Amino acid sequence: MNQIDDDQMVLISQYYTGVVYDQLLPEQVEAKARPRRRRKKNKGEAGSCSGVMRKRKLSEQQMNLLEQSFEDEHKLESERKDKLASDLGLDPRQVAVWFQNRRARWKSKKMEEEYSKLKTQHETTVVEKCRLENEVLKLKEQLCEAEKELQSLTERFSSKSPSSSLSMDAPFLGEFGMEGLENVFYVPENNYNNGYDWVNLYA
DNA sequence: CAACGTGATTCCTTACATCA
DNA sequence: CTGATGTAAGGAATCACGTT
Repeated sequence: MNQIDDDQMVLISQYYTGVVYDQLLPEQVEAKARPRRRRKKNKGEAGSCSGVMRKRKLSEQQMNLLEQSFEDEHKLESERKDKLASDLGLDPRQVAVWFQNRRARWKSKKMEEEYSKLKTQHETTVVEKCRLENEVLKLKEQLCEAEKELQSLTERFSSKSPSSSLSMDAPFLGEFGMEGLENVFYVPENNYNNGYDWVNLYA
């Protein structure tokens, strides 16, 4: 786990959702579900009886250096931690905590960004799907019109000269004659039967 | 007073070292 | 070599304080 790059860390955590905990023993699952112990409020001054120091806001200079260091590298090796701590006049533990929080918040920000990017992509895709479905509908209408026209032409020819062969009156049909007509305008039955699906997306 | 930002804590897992 | 145990580090969840 310690060797994973920061960028990978973000996404890998998603892949393992449910995997690790699914493999826990029953007692481990129980431990996982156990409510966390509540911390006592520490309204008192620094260094109270529990040894908890009063929360300190870091100075702007300290923040800048920490941010700069975080940009360089999200992971914090102990050597770098000690150096940073001494440069900043902080406890190494504070530096470690700061990095931990920073990584967590960086990750959640990344997740939010990724979510909104995917959302935009999804919306674009839905619009495009809608456009394509409309196009299919229009093409089907055109096809229908063409079939009607062909039908009327065919009827006109056959009523004019009932005894004559089609190859004479309708040379454009070539060697297929009337039997070929269905194949020329063949449209698979189940190819498209839910042209208005997209309407339901917004219902 | 509520919402928010953030330092700190707790619990848990994982990696690694040591030992019998 | 192998399994048990201890330890350090880090992630996730949460708390709680200070600020807006």
